Amino acid sequence: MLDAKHFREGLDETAIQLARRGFTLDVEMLRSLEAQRKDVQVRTETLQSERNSRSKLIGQAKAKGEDIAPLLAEVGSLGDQLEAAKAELQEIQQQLQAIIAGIPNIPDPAVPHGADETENQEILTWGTPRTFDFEPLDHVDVATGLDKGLDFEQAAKLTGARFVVMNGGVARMHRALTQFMLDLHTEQHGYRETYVPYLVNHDSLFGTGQLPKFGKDLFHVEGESQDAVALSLIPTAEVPLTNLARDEIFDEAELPIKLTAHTPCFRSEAGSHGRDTRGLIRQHQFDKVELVQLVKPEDSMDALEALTGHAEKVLQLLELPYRKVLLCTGDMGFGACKTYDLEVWLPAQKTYREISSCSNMGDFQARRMQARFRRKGAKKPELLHTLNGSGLAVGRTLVAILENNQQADGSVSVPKALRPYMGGVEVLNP
RNA sequence: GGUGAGGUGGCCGAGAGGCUGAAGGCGCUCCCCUGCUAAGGGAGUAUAGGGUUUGUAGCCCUAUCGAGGGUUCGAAUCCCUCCCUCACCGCCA
Repeated sequence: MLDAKHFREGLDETAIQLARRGFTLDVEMLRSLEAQRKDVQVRTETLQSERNSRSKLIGQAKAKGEDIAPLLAEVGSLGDQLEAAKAELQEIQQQLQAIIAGIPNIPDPAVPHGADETENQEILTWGTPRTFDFEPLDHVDVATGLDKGLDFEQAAKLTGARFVVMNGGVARMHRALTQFMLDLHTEQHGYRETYVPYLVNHDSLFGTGQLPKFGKDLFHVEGESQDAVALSLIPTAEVPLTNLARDEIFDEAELPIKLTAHTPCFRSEAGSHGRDTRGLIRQHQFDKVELVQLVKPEDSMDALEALTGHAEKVLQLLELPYRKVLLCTGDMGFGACKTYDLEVWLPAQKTYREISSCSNMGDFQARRMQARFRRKGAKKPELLHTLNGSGLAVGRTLVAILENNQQADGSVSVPKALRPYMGGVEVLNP
């Protein structure tokens, strides 16, 4: 959510900045709603003030044993007027709120202008895609050869499309990857390991920006009663981790706060029917190790570089070739002001595929969540900045290893860094 | 699942329709006193929104006592719904 200042002063400038990312701001609508809001709010608060002072007089008169009736008559229609004004104000504020809650973050000036992913900027490539002396299989075929390491038929029976059952060495490697990632981030990168709920309430989803706009991308759980709080499965650990800061005021000395968690993630993938239907790339349920940082505003851009580096380190230690891409304005997520994607090389697709997305949200989420800190000696709390990134998506990491490390005999070599987590196993054999 | 007790400021804890944005205490900040330390005296100490303003200063207004509704001229206080916490019982990984 943007600072309301953006809509009171400098509305045109805000519209220009949002247009960079392909968002059209209805300037006239906002301007007129703002004018109405101001007018009605002043009127409402004046009436309220009037009512308060008169009610006080009634109280005082009553205490002295005086006759209240004339005072009550004076109050007369005040209540009705107030009620009408309040209703009007609420109506306007709801309209304004609905619009403002749906406006994306303003891109950082360093973000290149562009309409979609074709205009993203490659920052670097790491490693060299291996040349195969045989035709590499895709991960589904590789894993199927490893004692049905991935079984989509069984998953379809149990649940449906876009789910998977893993078996044997592949399942173990999947588990090993999460342990490896968590240990790396906690022991080398200074993150605190955190375990969080996989179901969250709507306040949390609003806080990180999934609601109100992107509810169709989530799985919602039916409550016991209509009045009960509605819960949804997390689409990423970013939601619970970042919301830990909701309604909190931290001491400056507590920052930065760096958290990591391994969770499953659940996404409905509404709107991506037919895309990546084969294999593990796009599932309704997948595991991810998430990195979240809560920092002071002046530190957030450096923190983004560091956080992205932490995710890169995973790929480097696993010896997976990747490239780092700076997303253009048109390809960034709703709440981000700057985002790097990490894309891993997949030999079967002969292309780089996203395996991590690392974003600086600026104060966008913090404002929605009222996540703040207080500088030493300062009176007023300030919004902090939030960042998050995948470090990494576990399923896609597994895909990358299966494809990049496959050998002509159908076996898959286990990356050296992973072997301690696999009981020393060096190769997964058919 | 059952029964009971509760949710008030950074924390503890009063208040049970008007004089309460909220007593008292603790903590914290500043000042005074004080060989050091300890003790003592005084002042201050929530958040959000709005108006005014050159101003993140000041002043004024509004809201907030778990959340949302309701009753009332007026609600922390009364009524309803929900959420959460604690205790005991049952059940359970």
